[in-house]
Amino acid sequence: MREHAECCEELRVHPEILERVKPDMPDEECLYDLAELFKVFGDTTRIRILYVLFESEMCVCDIAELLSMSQSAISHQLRVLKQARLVRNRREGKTIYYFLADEHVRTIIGQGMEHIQE
Amino acid sequence: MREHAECCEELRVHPEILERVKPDMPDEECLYDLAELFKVFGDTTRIRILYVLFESEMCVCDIAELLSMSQSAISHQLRVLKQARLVRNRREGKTIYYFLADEHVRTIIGQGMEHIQE
DNA sequence: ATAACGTATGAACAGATGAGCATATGTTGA
DNA sequence: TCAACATATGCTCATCTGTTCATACGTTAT
Repeated sequence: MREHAECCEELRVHPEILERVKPDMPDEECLYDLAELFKVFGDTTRIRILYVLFESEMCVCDIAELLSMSQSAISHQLRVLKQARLVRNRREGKTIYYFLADEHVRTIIGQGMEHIQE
Repeated sequence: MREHAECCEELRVHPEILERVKPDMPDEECLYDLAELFKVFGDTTRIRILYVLFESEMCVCDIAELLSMSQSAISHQLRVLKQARLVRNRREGKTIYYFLADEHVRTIIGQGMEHIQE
C-alpha cells in the first residue's frame, strides 16, 4: 500500500489527505483568537478565580483572601480575564464586584473537568 | 448597606461570602490539572494541529506540510498533545498516524469558538 | 548489514508571562 | 479639601515556553 507520492517529491506526504483538509481550515485569525482564549484558562490563579466566581460575585479583596494571594496579583489577573470577556464588573461605592460574563465559562471548564477525570 | 465586617478586621472582606464559598473549592491538584489542560489548548500551533485532526488522522509530515512548519516543531507539539491525552497515535510501518483521542476536544474547542464569535 | 526514511528528542536561545513592588486612580466620609 | 480605602497599573525580574538545530531511534527494503 501507499504507492503514491513517490515521483520527485520533496516531502513524503499524503496528497489526498492534504487536498481534502486544506480547504476546511478556519482562517488564521480565528485560530489565533481561540488559542488566546484558552491561554487565559491556562493559569492556576485565573482558573481559581473563575471557580470562586462560579459561586458568587465577589470583590477583589475577597478573592485575594480566598486564594491567599496579594491584591495586586489578583487585580492583574482580573484584568486579563476581563479583556478576554470572561468576567465583568460593577462598582458599588469603593468596592468593585466581579462576576462571570457568560455561561461559556462554565461549559468550557466543565468539559475540561470531565476530560481530566475520565 | 454593607454594615458588616467593620470591627477589628485587617482586611475589609465580606465574611459571609468567604464562608459560603470556601468549602466548595475543588482541591488544588484538580485545579492545577485543569489549568495544565487548558494551557495545552492555549497555543496556536497546537490548536491548528487539533483542527486538522478534526478532519482526518494524519502523519507528522502531513501536518508539518499543512501548517508550513518543521517536522521537529510539529513533533514536539504532538508530544505535548499526547501527554495531555488529547491525541493518540498508531504506527503503520515507518509512518505514525495521529488522531484525536476523544470527543472532549471537539466540545471544548467548539465552546471556545462560540465564545469568541458571540 | 546497511542505507533511506519517518519520527523523536536533547540542548540552546529568544520571546512571553506571572508576581512583587511602588505608586497612581477613583470613591467616600469627615 | 483631605485622609482612608479599594482597586489598578507600570516596571522589573525570574521563570516558563516554543522553535531551531543537530542527532538519535525505530522500521523497511535492498
